[in-house]
Amino acid sequence: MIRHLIEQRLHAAVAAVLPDADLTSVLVRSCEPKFGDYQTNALMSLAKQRKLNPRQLATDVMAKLDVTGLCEPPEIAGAAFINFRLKAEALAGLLQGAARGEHLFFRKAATPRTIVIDFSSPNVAKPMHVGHIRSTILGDALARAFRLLGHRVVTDNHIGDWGTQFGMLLIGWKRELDAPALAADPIGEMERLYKKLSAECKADPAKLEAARAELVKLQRGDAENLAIWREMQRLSQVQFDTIYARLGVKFDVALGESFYNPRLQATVDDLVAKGLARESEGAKAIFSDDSLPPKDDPFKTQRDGEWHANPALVQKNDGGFNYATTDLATLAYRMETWSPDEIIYVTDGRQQLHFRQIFAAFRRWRADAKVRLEHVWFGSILGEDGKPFKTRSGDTVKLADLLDEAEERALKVVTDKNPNLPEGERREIARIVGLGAVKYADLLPNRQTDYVFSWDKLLALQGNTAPYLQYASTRIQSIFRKATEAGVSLDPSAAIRLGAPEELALAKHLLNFGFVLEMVAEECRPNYLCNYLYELAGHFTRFYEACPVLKAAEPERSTRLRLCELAGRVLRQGLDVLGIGTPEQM
RNA sequence: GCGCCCGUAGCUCAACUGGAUAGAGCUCCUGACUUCGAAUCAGGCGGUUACAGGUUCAAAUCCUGUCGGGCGCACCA
Repeated sequence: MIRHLIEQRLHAAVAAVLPDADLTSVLVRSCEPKFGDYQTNALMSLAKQRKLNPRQLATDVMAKLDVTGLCEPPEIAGAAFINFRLKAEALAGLLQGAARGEHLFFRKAATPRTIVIDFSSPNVAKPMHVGHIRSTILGDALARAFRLLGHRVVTDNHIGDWGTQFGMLLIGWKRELDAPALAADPIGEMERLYKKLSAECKADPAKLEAARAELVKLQRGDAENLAIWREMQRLSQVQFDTIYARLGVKFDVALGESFYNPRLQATVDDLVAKGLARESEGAKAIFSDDSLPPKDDPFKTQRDGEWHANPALVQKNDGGFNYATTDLATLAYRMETWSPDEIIYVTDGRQQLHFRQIFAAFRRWRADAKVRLEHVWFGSILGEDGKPFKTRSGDTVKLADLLDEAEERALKVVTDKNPNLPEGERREIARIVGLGAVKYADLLPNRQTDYVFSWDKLLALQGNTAPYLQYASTRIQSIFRKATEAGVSLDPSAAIRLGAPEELALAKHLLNFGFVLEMVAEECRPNYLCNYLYELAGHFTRFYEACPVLKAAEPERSTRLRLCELAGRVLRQGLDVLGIGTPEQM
């Protein structure tokens, strides 16, 4: 907020000196405290483009620069930095505005966008496992961030409820279903059937053919197969609902792959009619239109020094459809239904080529669509040995087990630290802390790095972790409990006078909340928010160690109570964006 | 073979349009609880940002090449 104000004043000054300058690259950023609170380095590149003396340009801009009311007189430093130091009254004024409930250091987007977010996408008849947590948690955090900033968000769970695996599952269900096992553990039994039949089909072509036949029957609407398929869906949905309820993740819609099944033939027909797709080796595929240089063309690949076609298949030679078809039909449906400004796909990085092809194909298919398509990808999940987790035949860690263990471990710590709390409360705290630890560990690293799965790391409760942030929050709550006991209350009109360096550092950090939220939304990287909140908790804790609150005399006490209250609100709001709760005590 | 991504402290990771002396956590060492919650704080150890060139006032960041690793590349999703 204040950053935007300084930026506006800077833009006015730069425009006065260089009327034709591109102001979009004239930015203000925060900087090291020894230089000030904010700085701009834009004048150096501007001077370079125009072959001006940078220091002279800075001097000229300074002459036109009016930051009265916001900052102390700015300084030129280094090659041609301009350093800004906030005026104490401006800082106090912002805190007072927040105290009156006018803002919480961020502002809503000036032009709200409609954003569809496609994430999680588990498969029917399979257990949700660690492979689903990144997409689910990342997608949910992004949805929350966009919503907080005032955008219209549609979260859509594109469930894997259609496809070749059902041929095998149907055979298994008909021939080898263990009904008591299904009743006791539906997902486990369906998984057993899938694994068994998958292995058998690999070894026996006749069985594979039988599976295909069952699939074709299903796709043609065979009543028995449809009924079984619906039962598998229903049983899976129970599992999804349970997991999402535990995670606190909600979807606006859950239109699985099967929803688009009736549209696939028309999609392919239209692609063929428009000349995007054509027959090739018995299949139908989308080829390059040669509009891009081969290097950037997702429909080309190089072999032995020559460029070859790398088409996207939309119909198999047996007439079946595949995921490119479904994704294009889905894209068309989403455009018709929500007219979004942006569609975000949260999947792992192995699908990069696929989405490049889908996006490129869609651009040609619907040339007038103004939608921004974004593949927000993340790294693979690795075992502790650094090798990828097996998804088909090897053992995977089930998400439900992971959450159970997180809560158990958290309960041990809570019981250790706070044995006097009733068990029910300890369990509720352990639920919030354990779940928060899992989510935070997942959101903290840059999403594009590979994810090394480790119980100890996921559930560590020390250092840069959710429990550290939650602990800071409970200390703040504790102050207010004590304040209430002592009959001290927060006066919204009390003056704010910041003096101690710890008070100033904390107060100034609060101002950056909005900028960080905007960065998270712009780059779809919640780890920026994790780091911001970790720093916030650090600033608060240092303030807490150095500055007594309740024992201080006025006016310090009011100022410090206010700082506690605002820090607590930003901390809780930030954690809420990450989908992480904050207990009163822990 | 081609493409995408990655290589930063012993380990796991940060580093905001290229910005000023590359920062945290874990580990190890030293201190701080009769004072608002020590799941904490203060301090210390630890770096040729894989390597070699280039671009410029300025490079972990951009360009070229080399080495090393992960992933993808026609009917699975």
